[in-house]
Amino acid sequence: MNDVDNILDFFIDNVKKLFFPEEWIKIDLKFSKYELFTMLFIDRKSEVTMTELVGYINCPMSTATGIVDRLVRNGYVSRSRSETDRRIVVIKLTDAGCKFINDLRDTISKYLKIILEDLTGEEKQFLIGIAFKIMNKLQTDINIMENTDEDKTVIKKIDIE
Amino acid sequence: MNDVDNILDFFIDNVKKLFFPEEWIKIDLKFSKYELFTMLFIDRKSEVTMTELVGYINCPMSTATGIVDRLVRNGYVSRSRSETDRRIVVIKLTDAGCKFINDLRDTISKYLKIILEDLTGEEKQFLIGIAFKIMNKLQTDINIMENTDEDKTVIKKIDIE
DNA sequence: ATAAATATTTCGCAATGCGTAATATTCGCA
DNA sequence: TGCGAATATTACGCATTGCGAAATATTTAT
Repeated sequence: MNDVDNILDFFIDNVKKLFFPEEWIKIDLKFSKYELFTMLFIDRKSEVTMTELVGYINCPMSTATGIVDRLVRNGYVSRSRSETDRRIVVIKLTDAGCKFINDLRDTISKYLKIILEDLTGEEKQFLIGIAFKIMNKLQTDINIMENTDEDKTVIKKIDIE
Repeated sequence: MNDVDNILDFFIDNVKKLFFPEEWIKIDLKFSKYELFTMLFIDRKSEVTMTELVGYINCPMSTATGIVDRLVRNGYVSRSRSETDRRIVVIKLTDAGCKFINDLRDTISKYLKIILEDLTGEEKQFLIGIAFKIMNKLQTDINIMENTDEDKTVIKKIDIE
């Protein structure tokens, strides 16, 4: 109970670092979160259809079109029609897109190394063990929660004028 | 080296959960990141000036005005002039604002409990120890890096038309 | 051959973030 | 005390992003 509160406070105090990385990492991100995760997804899959993209970033198709429009316009993503089915658009990372993702990975990796350099090999293994344990937990119990029609915390903007 | 890559992949695979919480948490967030961190900041400090807010979320003052405008309009934040110095605007959370933050903390806490319930006491202590170790690390080594005029990863949108 | 289904784009709009200019108040100095 | 400089914040105009509805092109089913 008290441990959870401590961890919650720590989480809230530090999660800001993820949302505002420019404040502590030497990195200048000019992409929206949708654009960023789009490129990460393409990097992982190599070739992605718009429908797959929508399934991954979970936004309307028209939004996905806008996202890809911008990435194509700025040279990070290329777009072509599938020859198998001409309704399907295939999107890939350009050289510039690959470079951006590689640079991003290098930058994050650099900071991870600094963070981890004082840990012993045993501590690292332990940490990875905990990480995978948590990841498995996320895969299973959260899905169970989603399948029960539980009380839903709904926060909506209330226009008072 | 190989450990860092494993952790990097794990990080990239899972960081999406933070940026798209609605996909796995029963929570409907209608606030921009600036609005959210504004409320978290006010919650921690109770009373905040606009200048303090700008210092925390690190955005232009005009942007801060817009953010507070919206939060005030929607009833989560109140705004008043300091009697000591009438240039100064004091912003506080309303009852609705406090309720939102408390509900948010409860929700995150609920998920943290699920995530942590399978961890042994030793693992929890280790995780907390690592967390504080990392936090100290971030305070010191990152600051050292910032003070050296190192190679800066600058990613900018390139308009190709 | 045609209607239905599928994949994606276009269009119009609201909301958000930001640079510049403006406004109100306080401070410093002659 | 008065006035210019400094401070704190808002107003204004604009570019960008996300999204719902409609439109377009292609494929599938009958």
